[in-house]
Amino acid sequence: MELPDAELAVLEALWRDAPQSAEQLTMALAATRAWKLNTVKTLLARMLARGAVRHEKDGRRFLYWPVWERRTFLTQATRQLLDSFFGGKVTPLVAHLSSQRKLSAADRRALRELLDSWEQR
Amino acid sequence: MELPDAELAVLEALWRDAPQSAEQLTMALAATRAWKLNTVKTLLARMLARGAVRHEKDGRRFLYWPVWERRTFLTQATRQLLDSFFGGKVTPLVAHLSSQRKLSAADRRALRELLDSWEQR
DNA sequence: TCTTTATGCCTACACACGTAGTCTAAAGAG
DNA sequence: CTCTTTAGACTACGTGTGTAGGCATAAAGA
Repeated sequence: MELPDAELAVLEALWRDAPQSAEQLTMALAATRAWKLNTVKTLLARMLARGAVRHEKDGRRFLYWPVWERRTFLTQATRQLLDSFFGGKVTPLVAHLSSQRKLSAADRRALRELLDSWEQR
Repeated sequence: MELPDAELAVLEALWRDAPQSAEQLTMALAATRAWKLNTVKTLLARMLARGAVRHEKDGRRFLYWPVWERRTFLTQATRQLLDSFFGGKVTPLVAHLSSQRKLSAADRRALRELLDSWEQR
């Protein structure tokens, strides 16, 4: 469950909207990645080989769906961050965020609410 | 400020303990990466070229120090995770952690204390 | 039915990375 | 002073990745 950067960008576009054709994907990605249509097709072919996406024929072309799920990547990336930089513990991560002033008052309120809801369970 | 995986492993070893010689690093990394001494030397040479580490002659050999700091990587990695998966907001990240049952009672208590200390400021 | 166009498939290619061997020079041993 | 060892420098090479061009084929238009 590992994907090079370029392919991940394509998968993310599919998470945002699926299915899409190679051409639609090229346009959807144009803002961040100025890729030729052929480039996107190559990436899609590699992703098919990995099983990261699937496709179905739609007339003359293919439509692509994500297979690998966003949630899986999210979980994996979060765990990796925790393990490599925070000794696998959540509190140091949150402490770091606070020291970077990444926490707004709204964030703090939302966090309190989350904490309250867990206590109740 | 980007580093391939293998080089990052070397830098992490230097964060744990510096300075170290190429040979010491090879041994320190042996548990996780069974690299030959020459491999570690190649990695160190590339890291010197990037400016990620520096070295000083110690008799016949070199001792290596980290230049790029752990804190920088930590901040960068955290921001990247937040931006790519949680819309840049902290609360959804914490919500995800809780849904994964990654939060112990101790974590929750520590979080509450952090929140309290911020409110006071 | 013949030609044009669009779509997929295959091929290419430079550069980065992981992994290491060989060559060279300097330090220490005799 | 010569020989041996050891540490560094240079070279190498297969594979993965980013990026795309060219060829073949099927659909659409004339």
